Amino acid sequence: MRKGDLTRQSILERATGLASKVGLDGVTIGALAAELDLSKSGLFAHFRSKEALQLQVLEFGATQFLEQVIRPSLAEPRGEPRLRALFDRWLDWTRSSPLPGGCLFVQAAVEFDDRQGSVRERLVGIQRQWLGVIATSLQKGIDAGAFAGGVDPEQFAQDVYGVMLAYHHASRLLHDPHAEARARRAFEALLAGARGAAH
Amino acid sequence: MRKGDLTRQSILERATGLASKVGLDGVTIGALAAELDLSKSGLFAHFRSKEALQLQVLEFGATQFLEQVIRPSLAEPRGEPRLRALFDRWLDWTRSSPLPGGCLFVQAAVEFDDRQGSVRERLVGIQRQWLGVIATSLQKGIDAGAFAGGVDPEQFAQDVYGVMLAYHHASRLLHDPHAEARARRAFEALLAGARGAAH
DNA sequence: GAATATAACGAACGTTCGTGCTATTATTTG
DNA sequence: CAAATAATAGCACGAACGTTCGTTATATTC
Repeated sequence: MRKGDLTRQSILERATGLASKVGLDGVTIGALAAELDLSKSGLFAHFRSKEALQLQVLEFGATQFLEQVIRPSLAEPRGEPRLRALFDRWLDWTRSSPLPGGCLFVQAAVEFDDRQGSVRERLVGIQRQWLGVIATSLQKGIDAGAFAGGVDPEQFAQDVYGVMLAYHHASRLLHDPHAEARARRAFEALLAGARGAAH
Repeated sequence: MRKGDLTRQSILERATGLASKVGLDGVTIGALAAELDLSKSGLFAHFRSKEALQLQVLEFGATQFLEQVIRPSLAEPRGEPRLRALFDRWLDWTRSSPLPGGCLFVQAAVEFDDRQGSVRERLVGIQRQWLGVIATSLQKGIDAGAFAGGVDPEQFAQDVYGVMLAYHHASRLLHDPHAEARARRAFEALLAGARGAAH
């Protein structure tokens, strides 16, 4: 591995953390260079455009998310354990030290939902995949008989993500100490609903 | 009413819509002035600082929200009708024409959750009040016997807001055509849970 | 209508933004 | 160790940022 790839990696790591706080647009090349004791132009040379930097930040974050949230959860047995793992690990993800501003994708989703371009498109792909993982995890649970047949996986995925977003809001903006406990209760209620034949 | 107050009002109206798209920081004084055929300095003179402009945008939005969402909902009878009104009107709010970028507060919440200062503080106040309205609306329903006694109003408020945020995400970022239908189902499930003695 | 207050303008300030070029170091390769 | 390549620094650019200033035009008040 070349040296350049090494520094590029550390740039992306820092940029990802910064983006979780101030957004992908808020990650300024000058500020990022200053944080890393690099010159603006030296840092810029690694990406050659800000959009490319943003895309690589998204890619870096997606890889981290895959390794920290999705992959270990998919190692859990189907049904409730796997869904619980996804939920727990997502909560941990939003509080992990490389993301001082919470979930990078929550920030980016709000920032880019009214724009066009490759960054938005990549973000949509990432978020669809994430919701897809939740949905198919439930579907596999249904197939295994752990959940009722009438449950809609896409409905469940949107519901679970809502619990996560509400936690993120209550926790990060309002600093509500009960945010996590409520999120867990809400998630348990969703699981209970999927278990029983409700709705 | 002075002429200045009139133009300031139209500035705030435009700024609020713009902020729903690009955030409170994204509302640039130059761009705002260009949209309104005003000079930068002429517009700036109305606020004397960007922070003051942001605060007034928040205030303007809060007033609109009060008039379009909260007040008419509180006119509905207690219990389910009032809660349904809050939910329906919130959905309408995020799609209303003066907010082409969706809910101003959803955008601002993510943008300012890692900052300090008066803008964040005001935003926290607004969001606490909003969750409070949901919670006390449920509480009044409990008092009237429409909902079970064991239901936690704050839990309910966070849950409902989660349904809203998930809708906002699925609808605005993913352009999911089923987002609203799922949000309505989720909301009905929450109501059903509050009716019965569940959790 | 004259006097006064308010509103809007145009130009400029210093800073920071993203992005080029060119030179100079480090690092890898032969 | 020399030659080739890659990585970083330095400097400059045009544009946009928020902000201040002095001045002109427009409303409001008497």
